[in-house]
Amino acid sequence: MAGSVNRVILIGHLGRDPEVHHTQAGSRIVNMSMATSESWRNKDTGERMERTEWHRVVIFNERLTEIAEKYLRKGSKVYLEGQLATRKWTDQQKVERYTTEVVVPRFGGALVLLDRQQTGPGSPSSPDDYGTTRASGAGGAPAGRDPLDDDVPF
Amino acid sequence: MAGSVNRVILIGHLGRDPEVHHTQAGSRIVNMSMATSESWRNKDTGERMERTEWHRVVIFNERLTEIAEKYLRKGSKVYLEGQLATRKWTDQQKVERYTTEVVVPRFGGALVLLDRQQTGPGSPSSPDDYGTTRASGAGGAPAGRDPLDDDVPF
Amino acid sequence: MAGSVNRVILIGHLGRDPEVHHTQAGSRIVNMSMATSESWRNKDTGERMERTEWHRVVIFNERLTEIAEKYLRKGSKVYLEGQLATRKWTDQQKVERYTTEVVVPRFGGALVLLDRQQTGPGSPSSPDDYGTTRASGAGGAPAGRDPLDDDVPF
Amino acid sequence: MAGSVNRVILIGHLGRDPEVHHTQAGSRIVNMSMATSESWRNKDTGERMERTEWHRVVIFNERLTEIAEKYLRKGSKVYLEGQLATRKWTDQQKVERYTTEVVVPRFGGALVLLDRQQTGPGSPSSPDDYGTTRASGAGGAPAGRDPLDDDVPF
DNA sequence: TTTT
DNA sequence: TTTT
Repeated sequence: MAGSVNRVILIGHLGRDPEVHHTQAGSRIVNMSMATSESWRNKDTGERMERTEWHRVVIFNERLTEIAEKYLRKGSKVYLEGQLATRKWTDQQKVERYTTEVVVPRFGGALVLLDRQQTGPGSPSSPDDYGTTRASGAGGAPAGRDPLDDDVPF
Repeated sequence: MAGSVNRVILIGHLGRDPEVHHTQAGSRIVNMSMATSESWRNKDTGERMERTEWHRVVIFNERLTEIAEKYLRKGSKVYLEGQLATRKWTDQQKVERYTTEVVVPRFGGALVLLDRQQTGPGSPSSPDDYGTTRASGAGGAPAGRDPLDDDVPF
Repeated sequence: MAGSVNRVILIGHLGRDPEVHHTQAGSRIVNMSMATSESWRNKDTGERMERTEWHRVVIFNERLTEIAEKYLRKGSKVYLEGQLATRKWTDQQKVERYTTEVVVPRFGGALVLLDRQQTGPGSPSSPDDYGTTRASGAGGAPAGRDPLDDDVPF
Repeated sequence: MAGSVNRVILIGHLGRDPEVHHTQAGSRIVNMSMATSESWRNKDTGERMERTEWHRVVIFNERLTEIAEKYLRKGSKVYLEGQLATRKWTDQQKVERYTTEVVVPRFGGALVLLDRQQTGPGSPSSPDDYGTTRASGAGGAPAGRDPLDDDVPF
């Protein structure tokens, strides 16, 4: 179809550590579970209500998989740009199922860290390395779309 | 959770006429099936590939349900702003299932007609009426967010 | 024109405290200066480059002006949704000038606090008040679009 | 600054043909003037009001400059993703001036044709060529972000 | 004028 | 499963 647009923008927290997988072809794929929630007050009772939405995120963009693996952990707060994709699968009872995911494609999307995540296992081992890598990776403009390694801003 | 954002932006075509439902409380709810697609060329074979994605859309915003009912038909091209919501249901085999939808909430979201849809049943009967209604409804700025009936632009 | 969309999404920091103004009609208007920046590495020299962009923000949305006044300060990190507007003015030399602003309109837009801003003059005086007000205001889903005071999420 | 986002999304019409420029380094740059507008009804008089906003657009993304040059004309309706950038210049009276533009950067942004533009001078000469080129360029998913020449969708 |  |  000509002229389609499919965009998702999320700001939320990771419900658990990102899961890193590797394809046979050698590329890294990251799966994450991300929560957004909205709260409101019940008009009648005045009670505070909250609804949490869980999003399955799959990152194909190589640079962003690297950033996700290095810097994201359970609880991390992130800004994410991706697109909707629903895939079909068959469960153990041979029933067809559908799962909708927010996909960050190989060429596109964005991922921005919105907090200072405490370093943990798998985090950069030295402050210097950490700082440098962050600066050129997650710490700049939205990774994956911007000319971080170029010499012009646009 | 504080500081969440959950946004979806789609431009695509309706796969069928919108379905209009009414709640017991009297509000109108519109369900739509919307397709987006992307195309690319296979590097090796040079073959043109295409992948179509289908989105379940649910509109709660009253003004936008009205516009959808009046002006949208199978094939209509629209711009839509909503949010992701996954709901759980139980199928006839008592198996828990999940369906993800793009929800246009009661207060928020947007819907913009991107084509001049052929008039059909339920459409305005005269060109003049059609033009006027479109102008004050779907044909202006994104309905549902903008002060179409106010006297200031912002 | 039928079918327009005009959206701006920013995540950045305030360069100074928000300025609060009041119209003759009694509504509050907030002006803010917001910085976004992107960084990249010069390919030849390996030098780290950075470009900061300054955005003039004007908030008309009543609830968001209240949140901005109460919780935002110089240095605050925020997510903001608005629209572009360029206004014409005449300087002291009678020369016509144009200024482009990011406007958060009366009915629409969004503002989300992304940090815990240190409380300062004008901030809520007690933790309890602070927490409660935040929870029902800036601390929920994007303020200004969501049914924070309703009893249904959508 | 770490963690910035600067995004603009527009749907509107071109006020005139795109202007194509070439840098000394040989890259193509396209300048466009794009209108969005919103309409509303004056509460008191019932009068229909309309406000048109003009946006200066500058495209650096090579593929998108090519599409803009080939397919866009005065009146074309487009979906555009870019970022805000304000540049300083000095007028003939030596007065410093600022102009804000919507920039589609070299690596990023998107441009989608939303109408079938009448072919004109500079357009593809045959329907076949036109169709094919459109299909692989502007007519697919948002150009500039998607793997149009790859063999996987994500 | 922010921030890292 | 996150967060406030």
